[in-house]
Amino acid sequence: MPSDTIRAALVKRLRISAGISDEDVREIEALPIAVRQYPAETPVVRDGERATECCLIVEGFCARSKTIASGKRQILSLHIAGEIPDLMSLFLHVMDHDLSTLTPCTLGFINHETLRKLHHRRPVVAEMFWRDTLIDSAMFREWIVNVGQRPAPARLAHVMVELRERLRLIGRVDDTGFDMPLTQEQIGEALGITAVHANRVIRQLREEGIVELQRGRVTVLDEFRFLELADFDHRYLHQSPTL
Amino acid sequence: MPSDTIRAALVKRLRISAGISDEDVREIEALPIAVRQYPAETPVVRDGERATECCLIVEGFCARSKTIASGKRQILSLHIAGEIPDLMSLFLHVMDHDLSTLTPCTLGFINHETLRKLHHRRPVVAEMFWRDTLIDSAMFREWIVNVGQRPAPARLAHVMVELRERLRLIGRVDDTGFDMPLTQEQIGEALGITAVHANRVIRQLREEGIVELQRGRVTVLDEFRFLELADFDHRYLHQSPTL
DNA sequence: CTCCGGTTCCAACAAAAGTTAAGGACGCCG
DNA sequence: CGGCGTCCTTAACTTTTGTTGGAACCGGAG
Repeated sequence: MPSDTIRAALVKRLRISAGISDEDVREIEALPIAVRQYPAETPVVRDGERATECCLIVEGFCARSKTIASGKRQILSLHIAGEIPDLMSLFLHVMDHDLSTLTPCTLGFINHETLRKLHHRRPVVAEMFWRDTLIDSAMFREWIVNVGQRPAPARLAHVMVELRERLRLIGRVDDTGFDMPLTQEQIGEALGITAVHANRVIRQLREEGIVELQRGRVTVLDEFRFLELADFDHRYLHQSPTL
Repeated sequence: MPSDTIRAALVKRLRISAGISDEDVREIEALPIAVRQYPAETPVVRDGERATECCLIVEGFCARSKTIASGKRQILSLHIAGEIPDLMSLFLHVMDHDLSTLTPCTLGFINHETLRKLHHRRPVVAEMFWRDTLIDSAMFREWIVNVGQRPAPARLAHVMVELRERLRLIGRVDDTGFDMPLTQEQIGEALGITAVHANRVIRQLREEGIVELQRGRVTVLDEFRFLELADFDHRYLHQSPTL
């Protein structure tokens, strides 16, 4: 796989949301990345492991999650092409959660040492990555609000809108909709509800003519009511370097 | 107020959790900090504001929160002396949440420009602060799990244990207990439940002889069952620089 | 093509949490 | 000292969500 294909979504995203310079792009293009294929539903890094490299999603969907003593699992975030979900492992060496694939994925691995050297060579790039982890953090905050305060239908709508915004940035939304390849079990784990209730909520939104979710694809039926229900304020995604 | 008193808790915390060097400590001691007093229940920085300084808690309790369209509020984290809750505003210029006092507070304000200069002068300090924002992020992840998956009594116990661990680090826990100066309304907002239900849960834990919460002070009655209920794994606090 | 496992879907019932309403404790201030 | 406001406390009732169990659907492997 050619180098620019591997980095395409990453560079596209950084250009928009971090205001990256051409020189910085060249540094990122020069980064050695080891590409590996992963099947669906496979752990990439596990809670408790000591990571020595970061994982760039080239293609596919991943999720971060934690499992509590009772065995219940909470999905913390969804991740798409161009993102580096475990950038935090650079400084928080022991993982405090799992990173796993949802769909078959193409993943690129970048050595920690390589990144650390790049940071010392170009502090501006370090700050850009720092900013990236801060946006990550902002998304966690919104996820807390979603799970803590919104009724289940609004939770689902909110996660859908967030995913759509991020997919749009890398050109993965068309007018028929966008991919959201989660099982109802996983949707439940993301929203903090059971799979049965997730099913109820999905049905309800379909019956009310708001949004349709079928075989991992989302089709919005009534854009206005969809947005209203989601109660979405795009600011927390910080998709502009001046924000 | 003498400079070392202002920075005492910060330095104490960084020494333990970030492995800071004496030279770095001197840099931090040299940082100009503007100290101001705040009454209880007062906003420090508001959602949507553009921050130009960071806030160091010298004394007192603060909380970060977000309010959704329906008017419901979710508390995202609690903060104690020695912490800089809005360090993220250095790179995410527009606030995406509120920071406010819970009790009367002594707060120190450090200019963004000052911090940025320090970062360029001493990249190691920048990395230390980066790590600090990453620990913040790890705490948000655990908060998501708490609100998303645990039953209400376990949620309360978990928040209590987390707070106790952090207070212990700065020497604010004795054998009679520790302070947790939240109203039941605020506890509800932290746990994603109503104040009425928060009251039920507090009573239940008291009646079961697990933990007592009275006038902002926590007394553990049965340490073993308390920890078991909380399902607490201290790893996510990353309180050691090698982790 | 058929079987099989994993989803999706659904209904009935149970448990947890939200809502409303109201009395009581406590501290502050005039 | 008394009144007022905030918080705590509790009960009764409603709504949401969880649990259990089972049927229908779908796609891939043999």
